[in-house]
Amino acid sequence: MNEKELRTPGTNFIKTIIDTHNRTGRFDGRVHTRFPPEPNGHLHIGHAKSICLNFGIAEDYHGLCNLRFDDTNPVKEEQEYIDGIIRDVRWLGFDWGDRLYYASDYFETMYRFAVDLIRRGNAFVCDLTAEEVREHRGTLTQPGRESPFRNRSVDENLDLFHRMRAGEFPDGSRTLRAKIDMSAGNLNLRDPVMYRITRATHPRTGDSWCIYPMYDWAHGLEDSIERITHSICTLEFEDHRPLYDWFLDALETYKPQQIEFARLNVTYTVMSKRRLLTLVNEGFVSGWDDPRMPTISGLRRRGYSPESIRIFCDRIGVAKANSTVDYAMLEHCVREHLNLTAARVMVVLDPIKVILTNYPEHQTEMMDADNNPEDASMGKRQIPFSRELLIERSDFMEEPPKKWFRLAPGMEVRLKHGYYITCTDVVRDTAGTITEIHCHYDPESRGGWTRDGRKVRGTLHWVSAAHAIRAEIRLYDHLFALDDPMAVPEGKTFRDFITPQSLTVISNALAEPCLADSAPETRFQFLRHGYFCTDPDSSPGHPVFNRTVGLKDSWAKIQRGADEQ
RNA sequence: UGGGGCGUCGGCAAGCGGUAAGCCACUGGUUUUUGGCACCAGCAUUCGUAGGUUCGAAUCCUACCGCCCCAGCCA
Repeated sequence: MNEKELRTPGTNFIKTIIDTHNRTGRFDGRVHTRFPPEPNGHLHIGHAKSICLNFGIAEDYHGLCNLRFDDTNPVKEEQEYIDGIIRDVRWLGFDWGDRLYYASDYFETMYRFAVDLIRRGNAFVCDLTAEEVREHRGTLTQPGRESPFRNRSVDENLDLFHRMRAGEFPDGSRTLRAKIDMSAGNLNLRDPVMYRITRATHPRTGDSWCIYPMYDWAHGLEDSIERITHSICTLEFEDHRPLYDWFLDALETYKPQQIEFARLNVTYTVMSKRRLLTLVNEGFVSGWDDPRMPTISGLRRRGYSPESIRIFCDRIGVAKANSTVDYAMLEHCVREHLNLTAARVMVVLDPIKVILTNYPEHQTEMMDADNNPEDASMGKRQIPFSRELLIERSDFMEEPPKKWFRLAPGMEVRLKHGYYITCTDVVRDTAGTITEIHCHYDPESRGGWTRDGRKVRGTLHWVSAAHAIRAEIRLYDHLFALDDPMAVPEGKTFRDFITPQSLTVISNALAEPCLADSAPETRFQFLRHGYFCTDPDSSPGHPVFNRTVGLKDSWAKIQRGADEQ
């Protein structure tokens, strides 16, 4: 089964709208979308939803999707973010051809459109301060008052706007505003600001501009210039659609259809760029790519595959109702993809020694092992087997509970790809702690099976003591203890609910030799543990692995049930 | 109190007047050299509430109720 079969796109209200447009010929059958990030932070799983939606729809309808930076506010935007966003979208697997655009490339065009709007009598230069503009805006229930500068002549507006651009006025001293309706119930229509004066160095245009366009003015023009057909954005812009339409209608220019959908929320995490920045700046995580972050770079470092994220975005659907997706859904999608693609390997996290008393000393056998039982094409590897082995401490119990089929005194288990072994004895230190488990192995069970077809319920993973390599393993848990970190009690902040044990480091796990020098971002299944991914912190002789997600564990479930009784 | 939206299973989400898809989670069971995977079965007589229209309503109408967004020279 490949990704195509795993993906189950389904329909949604946006496709329904597009189908209608295609039927009526609104855009001559064209479908052209865009993903328009502002480079003021790194992309997260919520953006992935939008990316998959926009690029996915373009693909479904044999259309196009542009990557466009909405870089209209230089005080918050940085080249570092531009580079990171390009890297992340590409990593997710999307291709924008040669259509990488920047709103800043349209600044001159936008300026000319603004002059046009002034000439049409639909915009004016306003000398009110920011605070005065706010006072004039009115409130949710009371209409606003018109600016005293609202009725300047076209010529005066043209002159003033030109001088705004020329840098004759100080920052914040004047704005260009659209002349719409100060009594509109929709606040966005109360003579919105189109340009502000801000002397800030822009990552791309440098200091060549001191006036910058506002979102509402700029965004529709960007879409219009690129001949976008469907401008897909999140719900909070629903109130802005009348303004989006107003500007393009007033200019009598090409107008796309804006469509709004609900942004993604996932349990146990935060999704706003502001809060993610807080986590980074206040040192709660190591950076934007900390494996606990819901950022694309964090998920990547954690071991999520691009395919798994795309599958997730298909599964959650698209609608207009605010909703929060269960983190378990994301986990399910990675497991599903990694089960098919990740090589199996054996690693013992908490080792205890096993000695096979009837196995020849100084002998080493190489055992055949499937790399992936789901995919024979991934081949086999050889694992060294010898007299002294390490198994998981938790796989042995002196007095096992019912239904236990791991190792215990007198019990026979299978060592995966190895032999059947039976526990005969244990060795303790002076404190009474078990230090060694003595076992007999059955020479007839080489490879992990016998001719007599005897049933052995338990299968354990192991490594050979003489051949194992040390590895650092990083286990992660939810960053937040609350499924909704935003729903905090009065007087608390989301900071108060950060889980202290969200990162557990195991510095002396023992792994089979093939893991010695795996490249960063290689994904594995550590048998019976979960999916892990090589971290970039790895160095020769010191491999580091991040746990992406654990395997489902029905034994843990049974134990939980027993505890409750 | 103005404007704009949204309410279908524990969580997502189809459905668009013909009698409630699917996924996650959960619960049983089969299978198994991963207590994984896979497979089978169960899981909304009911669609925010109340009326109405209709042979027939989650879908149409009316009125309520609840939740979200908007008063940046942010996007």
